[in-house]
Amino acid sequence: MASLSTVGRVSSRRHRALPQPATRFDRRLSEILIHATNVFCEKGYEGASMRDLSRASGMSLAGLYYYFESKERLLFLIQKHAFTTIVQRLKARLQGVSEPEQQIRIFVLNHLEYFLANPASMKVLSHEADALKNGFASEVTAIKREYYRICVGLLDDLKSELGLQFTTRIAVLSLFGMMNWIYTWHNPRVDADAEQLAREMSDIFLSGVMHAPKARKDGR
Amino acid sequence: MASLSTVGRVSSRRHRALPQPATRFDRRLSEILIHATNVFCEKGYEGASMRDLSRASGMSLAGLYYYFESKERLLFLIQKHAFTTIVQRLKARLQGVSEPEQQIRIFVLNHLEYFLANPASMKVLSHEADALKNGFASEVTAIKREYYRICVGLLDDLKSELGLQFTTRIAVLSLFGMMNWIYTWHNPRVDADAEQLAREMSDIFLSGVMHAPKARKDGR
DNA sequence: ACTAAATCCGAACGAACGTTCGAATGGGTT
DNA sequence: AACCCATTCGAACGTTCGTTCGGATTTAGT
Repeated sequence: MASLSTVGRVSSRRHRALPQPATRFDRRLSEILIHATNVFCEKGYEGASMRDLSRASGMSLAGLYYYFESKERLLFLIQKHAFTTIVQRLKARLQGVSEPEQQIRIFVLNHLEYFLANPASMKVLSHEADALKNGFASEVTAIKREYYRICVGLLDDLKSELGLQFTTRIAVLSLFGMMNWIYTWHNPRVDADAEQLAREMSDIFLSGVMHAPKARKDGR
Repeated sequence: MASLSTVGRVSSRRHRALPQPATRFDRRLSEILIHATNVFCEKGYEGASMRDLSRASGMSLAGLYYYFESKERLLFLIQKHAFTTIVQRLKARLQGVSEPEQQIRIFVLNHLEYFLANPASMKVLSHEADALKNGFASEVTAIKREYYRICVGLLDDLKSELGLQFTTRIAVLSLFGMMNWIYTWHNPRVDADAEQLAREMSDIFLSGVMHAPKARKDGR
């Protein structure tokens, strides 16, 4: 079984000098992914039926299976694409910034900008985090682990630069909690935009962490 | 239709001077609720079938319906009981404490103690927060709103006492995020207990919030 | 021991589920 | 024209879903 690439056909990828960047297949697939993200967002992964997806994307039930082999793989594609994008953008933005505090602010901003720009995606990522099984789960978990480790790295830098003392794991996971919980409450008509939200959350988190007790000289 | 009390029978509640506090019906129901909480925790509300619940509680499929009229009402009972308990304990613990900082520390500790003592319940509360519809949803929402408003009150007290300047809503919801996200990562064999976790989270949150810029005299 | 109510269950209901299959389209190249 | 291959679909598959019903069984008051 193919582990990543598209399914159901060997794919031609012919000589295209067309305006469109990707193949017709890829474009159609990502249209479906967008509709599916909205449906999963509204009804949850388990609660959404293939017939819901069919209705939302305007394609017949059977037609969908030309683009992916199972409902689970569809969720996998959504999650994988989103996390890959987030990590990729983060790495680009961290280039050339050296101060840990600024780096963490960039981390938060990057996270929140993606989330608020893609609210349906945000909910599917946060809420259906462990809906995948085995093979699908492990591949997404690997990306998430990389993302998590980047944040741990930044915080450890801050910690040693300022000689602070706190449990990195708890601090990082608290920060993720602040950010990922947003999907449960954010209302674009009432709440601030990504930039201000990122500033306020970064302020709370960084002040909190930087006023932790100083470590002693021996590192204890 | 009865909105709260038990279903399917008029209930006798006879003169009991027995060792057991509640009726047989209530005791049996809460056993079922415990098993159901575990199943919902493992498979999610939508993903769990009535047959799963039947298997877990050792009662026949049809027998379950003697105790509640639908799967949704079962989730409702679980959520209502848990939130009621949490709010009730919180109010008792806040009695006689007047300093806002201490009150917030108590809020966090109370929340985390319940969550870590009832991990399955924690996941069902956090993860199935909007699985209920209409009537069921609104009753739970009312309790949650009260709980939320208590926290807003405490934080506003702190804010005016120290003349601080920050968005209460964002601060409170960030705190809830830190606390409620725990269900996704807490491992009792690795992570700290409720008391230490509450201390670390309170430290981060309170330092963060108390180092917000001071408000000007005119309140702006 | 008798009885009535409370408790429980086997069997079935129709509906909805994810997925499959063979045939019908569609457009692009000969 | 004929062909090919990508794309789409109607119809159905077998399974599982939440819920119901009538009757069996257990419990508790007399």
